[in-house]
Parts: sequence; C-alpha cells; structure tokens
Amino acid sequence: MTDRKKAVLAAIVEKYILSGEPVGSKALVDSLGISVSSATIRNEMSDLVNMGYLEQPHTSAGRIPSTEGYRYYVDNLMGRYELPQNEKRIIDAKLQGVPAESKSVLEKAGDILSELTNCAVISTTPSDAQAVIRRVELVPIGTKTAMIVMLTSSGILKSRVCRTDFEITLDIAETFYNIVVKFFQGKPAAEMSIAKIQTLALSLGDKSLAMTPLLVTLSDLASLTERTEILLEGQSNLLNYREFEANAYELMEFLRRAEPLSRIFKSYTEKNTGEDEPNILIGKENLFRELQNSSMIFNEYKVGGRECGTLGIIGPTRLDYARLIPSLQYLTNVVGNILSDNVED
Amino acid sequence: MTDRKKAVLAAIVEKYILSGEPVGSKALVDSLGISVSSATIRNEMSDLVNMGYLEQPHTSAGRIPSTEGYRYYVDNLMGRYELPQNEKRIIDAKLQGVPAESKSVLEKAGDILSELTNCAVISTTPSDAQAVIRRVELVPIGTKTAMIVMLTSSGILKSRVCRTDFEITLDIAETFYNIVVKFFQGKPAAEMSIAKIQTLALSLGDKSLAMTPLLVTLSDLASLTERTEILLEGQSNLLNYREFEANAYELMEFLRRAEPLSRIFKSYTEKNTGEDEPNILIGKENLFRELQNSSMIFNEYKVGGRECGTLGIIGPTRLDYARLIPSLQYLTNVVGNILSDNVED
DNA sequence: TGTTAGCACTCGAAAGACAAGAGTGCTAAC
DNA sequence: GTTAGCACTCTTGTCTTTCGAGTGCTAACA
Repeated sequence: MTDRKKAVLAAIVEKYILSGEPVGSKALVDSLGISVSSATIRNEMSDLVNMGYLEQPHTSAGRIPSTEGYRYYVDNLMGRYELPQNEKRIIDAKLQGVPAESKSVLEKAGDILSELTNCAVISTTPSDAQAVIRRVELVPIGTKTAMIVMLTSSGILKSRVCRTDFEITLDIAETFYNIVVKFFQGKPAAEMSIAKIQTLALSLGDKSLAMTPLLVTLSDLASLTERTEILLEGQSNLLNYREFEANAYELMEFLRRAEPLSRIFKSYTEKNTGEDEPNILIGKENLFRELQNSSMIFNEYKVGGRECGTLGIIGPTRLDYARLIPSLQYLTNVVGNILSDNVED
Repeated sequence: MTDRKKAVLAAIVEKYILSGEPVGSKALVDSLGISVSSATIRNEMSDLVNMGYLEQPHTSAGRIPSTEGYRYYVDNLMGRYELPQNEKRIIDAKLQGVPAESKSVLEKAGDILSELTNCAVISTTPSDAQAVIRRVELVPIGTKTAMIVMLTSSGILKSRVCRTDFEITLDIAETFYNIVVKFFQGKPAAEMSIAKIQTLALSLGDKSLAMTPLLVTLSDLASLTERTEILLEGQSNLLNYREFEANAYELMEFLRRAEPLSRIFKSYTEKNTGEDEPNILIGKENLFRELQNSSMIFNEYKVGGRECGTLGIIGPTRLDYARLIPSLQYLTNVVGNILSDNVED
C-alpha cells in the first residue's frame, strides 16, 4: 500500500461520501493535489479494486469504496477531529433544562444528534445487570393506588403506578417498607425474580393479598434495570438517502423492532476493552441483512464510571465518519455526565 | 342522486380502497350486482364526474373518488359495523398488563391500532385545562434530589425529578407540603404560573433558595397538565402506500413536528357536540398542505367522563373507513376506561 | 326515456432504438 | 514508472412506436 494509493483511496472515499456518486479518475485528479495524469490514477484505482478496497457498479462507471475500503479509511486514513468549542456550546445549550429523567435526556440527545448528522439515532436507556437496589419509595396516589419508585446504586430511577383491589393503609405501607429493608435494599436487582417474590408474598399470611401487587410491581421495576429500552429518533432522515429508496420500509421496521439492535449493542459492549473509542460497523460487517448497506457508529455512555447505555448513529455506508465521530463522542459524554448526577449523593 | 348512482359511487370507492388503481366501467359491471352494460355505467360515471364525486387522472384511465366522493360515501353510503367480539378480545388481551401510566397505555394502544390499520397512529396524552391539583407528593431520591409527583382531579399523573443545590431536609419537605396545601391543593393547575411561583418563593425568606427549584418543578408539572404530548406510532406503515412514495419524508416530518397536529385536534375537540362520533378529515378537507392527500380519523377518549385526549389514524385518502372506524372507536373507549382508573377513588 | 352495441379516439405504460457522455482498459511511446 | 491516445463499455436521457385499457359519442332498440 503505497502512499499514493492511500491518498487515492482517501480521496475517493471522501468524494463519495459527499456526493454519493461513483468517482471517476478524471474528477479525482482535479481534487487530488498531486500532478499526475488520469491514466496513472486509473492504474492505481485498478490496483485498489484488485486489493478489494474499491468496487465498480459497472464497467464504465467510477469506483465506489467497498466495505473493506471504508474500513481501511476509518482505521488508517481518516483524520481525527475534536468538536469545535462553539458546537459544544450549542449542544450544551440545547440540553439545558431537560428534565433529569434518563428517557427525556436521551430523547433530547437523540433529537440533537439526528439533526446534527442527518441520520437515525438510537439510544438505550441505562441498564445495569449488577445494579443494587438503593432506595424504594411507596407514594400514595389514591386509596387503592400507589406509585412505587425505585433507585439503584447506578442511578437508575424507575417508577410505576400500581393499582390494587385493597386499600393501601398505613399498616400495609409499613409492612411494605419492612419487606423492602429486609429483602431488597442493598441487594442486586437481578435477584428479585418473580418466583422469589411470590414465595415471599405467600409467607405474609393475611396481608399477602394486599401486598402481592405491590411486590410484583417492585419486581417488575427491578427487572427493568436489566432490560434496556431502545429509543429511536430521526428515522425519517433516512428517507433522504438514495441508497434507501428501495428498502426504506424494511430498514425502518428493523429499527423499530429494536430487539436485534440491542443484541448488537450488547455483544460489542462485552467485547469492549475499556478505551473510549466508538464502535463502527460498516456495511457488510453488519450481520443482519437489513443493515448490510448501512453503517452504524455507536458508543457507550458511562453513568457513575460504569458503561450502562449506548448512543448510536445509523445511516448509509457513506457516512461522514470523520465528522460524526466527534459529535457522537461529545454527546455520549454529555449524556453520561447528566445522568451521572442521579448517582451523586 | 339516484339509487343506482349511489351504488356505483359506493362500488367505485370500495374497489379503489382495495386496489388503489383507478376503476373502469367494465371491471365495475362485474363486481356490481346489477345486470346493466358497461355503457350505462359509463354514463352514470360521467354524471358523477360532473357532480364532483369522481375524477379521472387522465382521459383513458378509470375514475377515482374525489374528496367530495369519499365524503358522500362516508356520510351516506358506508355501512356501519360493530367490531366483532373476538377482535375486541384480542385487543383487550394485548393491552393486558400494560403499566398504568398514560404514556405506556397510549403507546401500546397506538402500536395495536397501527398494526390493525396499517396506518400511522397519533395520540395525545391526557390534558385538561380545567384540571384541579388533587395531590402532590415529594419523594426523596437523594440528599439533594427529590421526585415530585402530582395528581390532578382528572387523573393526570405527572412526575419529575428535581435536583437542587441544597439538602432537602425534613424541614424543607414540611415547608413544601405546607405551601402545597395552602396554595396548590384544590386549585386549578392552570393558575400556577411561573410568575406566581416566583413571588411566592421570594416570600419565604431564608428558605427561598432551597424551595425555588422544588416550586419551579411543581409549576412545570402543573403546566404539563394543559400541554399535551403527542405520540406517534407506526409511521413506517405509510411507506407502503404508493401515494406517499414521492413525499414520504415531507409527511413524516410533518407528523414528527406534532404541533400542527395538536392544533387540528384542538380545533375539532372544541367544535365537538358531544356525541361519540369520530372526526373524519378527508384529503383536501385538511388545511395543511402536507396532509392534502391523506385522511385522518380521530376520536377523543374520555377520562372520568371528560374528553381530554385524542387517538387518531393517518393514512392515504383511500382509507378503509368502514373498517377502521369501529377499531378506532373501540380503542378510544378502552384507553379511556383504562386511564379512568386513575381517577377512581 | 333509458339502455345498449359499436367504434373511433385518447392517453399512459412498456418496449425498443439511438445518441451522448462518462469512464475504463490497453497499448505504445516517453 | 508515467503518459497520451483510442477503442470499448455501459448508463442515461430522449424519442418513437406499439399496445391496451378505457372513454365518449352515436345510432339503434325496448
């Protein structure tokens, strides 16, 4: 891989990212600084095709980068930028005053990022399989209705309304708190299986009937700390790319299903060696057929020093990787910081 | 408008709804029970064009219903169906076990409805300009963080996390509750303007600084009871209709903006004379350009006997009105009932 | 007066022909 | 190793032609 080949590949990738049209040798010579003829470049391009970095849609069209070409570009050729200060300030300003709930923060962050990138943005709400239950509150709403609020050590806050057939008396509330202190507080949320809850409820004698719905709701909440919810923003942006004209529906349905995405995220989160680099999946590197002419860039955000959620961009393979990565990185950082406030104190 | 004309119009509308292709005289004769020749039907069709109920895309194509044609069909010709019991049961089953929060209920309902109709579904969270604050709770989350939960007379439940720079002591909490009882409880949520809150906070002397964020959050919550949030489900369904091929992006962005939609809903809710009929807006009857080749069917759901939110379907003008209306009606009913449970007691 | 058969006419969609243009690959010369 | 030159390939756009579905009209009929 000579230096000139690298320059040619980089130029083709960048030109194609901008235009979406196959790049020809002549147009390339102009944009490339070097003063060589188009024929020379043609030879280089032909080599790059043989090496697998470029492909031609048909004989007489220009070349477009292959998955491998993008990969080489991203790994070796692409410049690394820092997001300029004023962009950062704009993002900060937009996130100002967003309600502290993780979902609101992520929705807003996704909104900002999708506008910034013209791509679809996916994010997962914080989840933590190791989370320990820190605090549980029972908030009376009506005589027979209460809201249960649960906070974990990792700052995950979940609440749900629970409706029962019995009056929630002070006595019931007290029993509930006793149980919480004895069996839940300080224990891993993952241990609160439905089965456990049910045996526990049975042991309560005459209070069992009234307590069961409360405990079941609490166990639901506990199980939510493991399960992530997937949020999707700016999907309509995808409609603006020629490459999705044919199968926009398929792609959007795939994104809506959410579950495969969370599988992808999870498998890469586990692999992750700890450094703050975003994961990049280009074109055919995606195992799901629906994503094979898309690229994803995703990055985990840290709440209280621990990775527990993901923010990602999905678009066509010709993403402007160099520009998007710093945006994504900054936003994951900011999101992590905002959500970490829940952990403090 | 002779009986036969009515039959012809109805048949054309129904055929077109099914196929999306202009309907010709010959094909029509077959599907129409009457034994007349295609020439006769052609005369009728020609009349219907003159009356404004049909239009032809070009001379040698079949006819398609105009906005007025659909309108006449919906108002006079369309059969009225009741949703069959087993469909109802399926819907009920799908809504079983959904968390009682209005947003979760509406999301699920939208999901069900969009799958049932192959359309996009929009819904608004309950809002009530006349709502009276029934109950407010301060839930400690951390030393400096609390969650404020507010319940209105109409069963609207809102909560938000509030982070302060001061420790939320028992004393502060007590002061908060005193203020709530004195100034908020039993009062209309709409009266809690920021200005009022600020003068109130100022009068608190040395506690003012600690109380302000709490009161501001509460006032935010109060203002949320008036403002509706718009939820959108199944938008990708729209991509399956030929009529949206060209401007899917425009339509989806319009739906995403949400605000114009809520204006539409509001203006029709006010007009509403009280009977439980869904509103139907067909094609050009929509004032927004982006909706002029779409139709909307929407219906208000009642919480505690009072209309306070909307559930609606958006699709191409050739909606299967007769089939969709009962589905929509049933779902608005069910949603209303589920959400009304929050009001009881 | 309403209905029908017959037929010329219209128009769009599909298929084919053709030219233009962009880009390539190869060869021979520098 | 580089370059100019040139024939070749393949797409895109335009134009024509053909085909067929569907209409509108007229004249005849019940």
